[in-house]
Amino acid sequence: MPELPEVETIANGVHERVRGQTIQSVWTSNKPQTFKSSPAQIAGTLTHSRIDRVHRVGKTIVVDLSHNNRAAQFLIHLGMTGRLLVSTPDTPIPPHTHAILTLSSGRELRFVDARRFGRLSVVASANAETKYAGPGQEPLTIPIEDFIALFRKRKTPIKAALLNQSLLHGVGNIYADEALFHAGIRPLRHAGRLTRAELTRLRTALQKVLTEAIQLGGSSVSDYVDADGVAGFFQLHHHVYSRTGQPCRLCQTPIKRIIVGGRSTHFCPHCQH
DNA sequence: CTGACATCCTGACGGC
DNA sequence: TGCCGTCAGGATGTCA
Repeated sequence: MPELPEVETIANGVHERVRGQTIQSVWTSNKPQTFKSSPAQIAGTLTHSRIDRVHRVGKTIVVDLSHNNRAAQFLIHLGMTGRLLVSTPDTPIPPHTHAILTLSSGRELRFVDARRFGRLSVVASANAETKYAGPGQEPLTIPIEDFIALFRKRKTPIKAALLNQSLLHGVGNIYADEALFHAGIRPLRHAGRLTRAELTRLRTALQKVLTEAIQLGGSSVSDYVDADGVAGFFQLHHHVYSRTGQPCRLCQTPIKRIIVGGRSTHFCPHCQH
């Protein structure tokens, strides 16, 4: 399940492989839910455009395009199971392929998404970022005072607040749990009641887990985009996520699992307060 | 406006 | 062994 580090790694890997290439043709599946812009709109915008850059905003992969001095952007949200593959045309097309972009290099950029929570769309304007970035802030660069202000007066559990993309971009279930563990904060604590010291620890912990995950992912980009998806990211040494009942790596207390904001949530009852 | 909750979708997994 | 039910989750929409 791609969160900020995975999306960043994928965007960087795809960038290196497709930058400067021209999209020669576009095929799309006919599954409506996948396409936030119509398939015709996407094909129209992409065909004959040159790929200038692939990067990440929040959990969205942004492909900067240009064609006859006009700029546009192709937006890819991977959802849970979305994958971007750079393949040669003779590579068998995997099940659940929803888009294939034929590139001038002869290779193909394929979007594959079994569970279909992913979304594809195009935007056409220079200041498009405001349209898709949303109000949330980037967790890796947010200043401490802004971070503290985000949670002021919030009655929701801090875990739910971390997952709220209109507050912070890119934090998903895994890194929310891991960051709370490293900050020593229980996921059900009311966001608005956390102290400055706790929020300071939380920001540091969040940046630490995200940065480390990006570094781990960086070594397996090639596996991810060329072959079968998930290799690499799950080598992550989680402390709490998906470790229900297993001993805490610090104190041996069994990790507990509860539901917060409709999401499974893992924490150490001894290390987190 | 804020927060809680259902919804989408299919593969993986556990139980019988 | 094999079938069936349950669960996972990001974003969105609905409702209180």
